[in-house]
Amino acid sequence: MTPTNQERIWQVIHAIPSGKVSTYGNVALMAGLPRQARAVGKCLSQLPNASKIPWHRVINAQGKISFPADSERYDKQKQLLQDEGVFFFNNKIKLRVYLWQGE
DNA sequence: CATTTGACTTGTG
DNA sequence: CCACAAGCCAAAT
Repeated sequence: MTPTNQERIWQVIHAIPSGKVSTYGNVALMAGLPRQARAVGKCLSQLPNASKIPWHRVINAQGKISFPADSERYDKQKQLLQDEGVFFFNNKIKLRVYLWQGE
């Protein structure tokens, strides 16, 4: 079959282990789509509510959530991450510790 | 087909 | 650390 970019992205995100995170750019790269960080974001924006994709494990390159810190989505993602053992330090994630770049 | 948009990234000051 | 600009590229309008 002909896997769409979106499917590759899903697969990569799905491969992110619990307790780890990855950046949009990194996901794009691992999906074989260099410089398509935005496309990754767009995909996630279209994900249904009940999607099984661990979208919360995808953050931006600054180690922060790509939502305004006062939005609902922000809190939601932060909560999910903390539930998996990813803790925040001053609203930022330590990529040094949690960034997942493959096995 | 031209323009805008966006859950991005990196560099500069 | 924060603000702004430029780069980048697919999908939507």
